[in-house]
Amino acid sequence: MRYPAEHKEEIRERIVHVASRRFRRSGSGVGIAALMKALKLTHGGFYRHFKSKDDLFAEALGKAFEESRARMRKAIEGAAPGQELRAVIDLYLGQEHCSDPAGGCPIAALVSEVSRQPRAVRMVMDRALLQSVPALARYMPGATDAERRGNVVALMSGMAGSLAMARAVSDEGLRRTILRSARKMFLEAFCSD
Amino acid sequence: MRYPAEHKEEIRERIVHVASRRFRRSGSGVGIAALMKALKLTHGGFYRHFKSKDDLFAEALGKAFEESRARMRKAIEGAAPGQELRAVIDLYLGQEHCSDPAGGCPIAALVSEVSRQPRAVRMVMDRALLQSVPALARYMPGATDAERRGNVVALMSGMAGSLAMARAVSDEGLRRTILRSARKMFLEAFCSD
DNA sequence: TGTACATCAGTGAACGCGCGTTCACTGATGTAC
DNA sequence: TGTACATCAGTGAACGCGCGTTCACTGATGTAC
Repeated sequence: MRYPAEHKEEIRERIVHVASRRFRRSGSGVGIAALMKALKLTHGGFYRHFKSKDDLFAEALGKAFEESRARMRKAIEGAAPGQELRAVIDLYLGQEHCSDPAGGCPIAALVSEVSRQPRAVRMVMDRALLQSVPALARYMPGATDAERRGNVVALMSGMAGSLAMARAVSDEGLRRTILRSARKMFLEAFCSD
Repeated sequence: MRYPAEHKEEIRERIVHVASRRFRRSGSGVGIAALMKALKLTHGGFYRHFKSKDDLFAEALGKAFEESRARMRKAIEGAAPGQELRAVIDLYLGQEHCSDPAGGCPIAALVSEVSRQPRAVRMVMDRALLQSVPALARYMPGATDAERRGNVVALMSGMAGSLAMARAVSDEGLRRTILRSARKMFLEAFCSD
């Protein structure tokens, strides 16, 4: 059957959206069939939209980074002047983010898997990092721009590690300790003196 | 055929050793057959040693943490007095560690996968963290013991995130920037003032 | 305006493949007599 | 000392299963005449 004009693009976007959430929640092992079923479609049609699963993974990862940047931007905009970095850190290392991998930062959800993905996927990481850094750098302490950017890189990758570790651990108390400790450290490093 | 007395224990240890390296290198998707083949055995025999693959994964993860702690201990022993924490940070965020996931820290290699593993596996993370923290806490600045321990937790999970991110990225220059920035940040946070 | 045909998103069977796990079997050695 | 039997680490075929991908097909709509 034939479909309305923008139908294809809309379906494609819905696949990327669902994939971006599922990959973050369950890892890159999520199957095409399960993904398409979530949209009430069958697996065969997938290849009308994407060349391969790797292609979708790369695109879904990019989409997750976009969302992540938007969330960060919103936190910055909602923060009192001078408190922008604190707002980002609090949001990133908060309970809510910790218990929502599917809707959260793709670094925390997928870092250690991405290093085993094909180059095209890993290049999405490069691009995302280079795009996210400047947005935060202006709120970062540091004498030179290079120093500020370096600090952002360290903050982002470091927070992602702490969040991922908090999720990996089994004990709820330990999870909270990890989040609290990391939050305290990054705040002291960048938001006090 | 029957085998010498300690044969079984020796084979078991070799399986754990190889598994611990392969899981870190290639993720939890590594297959039993490939693992056994590396020891010139066939997959069927695996179940004389382990109840399931999950069992092996948990044990291999624990083994990797042991090795990791030993490496850290060695770095501390080899450091000039007062420079212990610096030695650990330099070792952890060094090129060598970055390019050797198979022989390196299991947190950096597997964090984001572990959160999707069964509870028994995740409990290994808890135990490993609780065992590793005290060893570093005595070299950590901080007024109280709780504060020092918190700092260690933040340092370990943070460094793991930076190392994993460095590995995930595709560009060699960016990889080095991540390692350098993180190293600088953690040294300033814990080893200068 | 009506008819014939082209388009193409989506279907679902089928492909080859690798996975974790089970199991009947092997056969060298240890033990019992 | 010699013989019969038990043990059990390791073998490899087989199990059911899910995976990514392909492909002949469907059928409602758009286009050409």
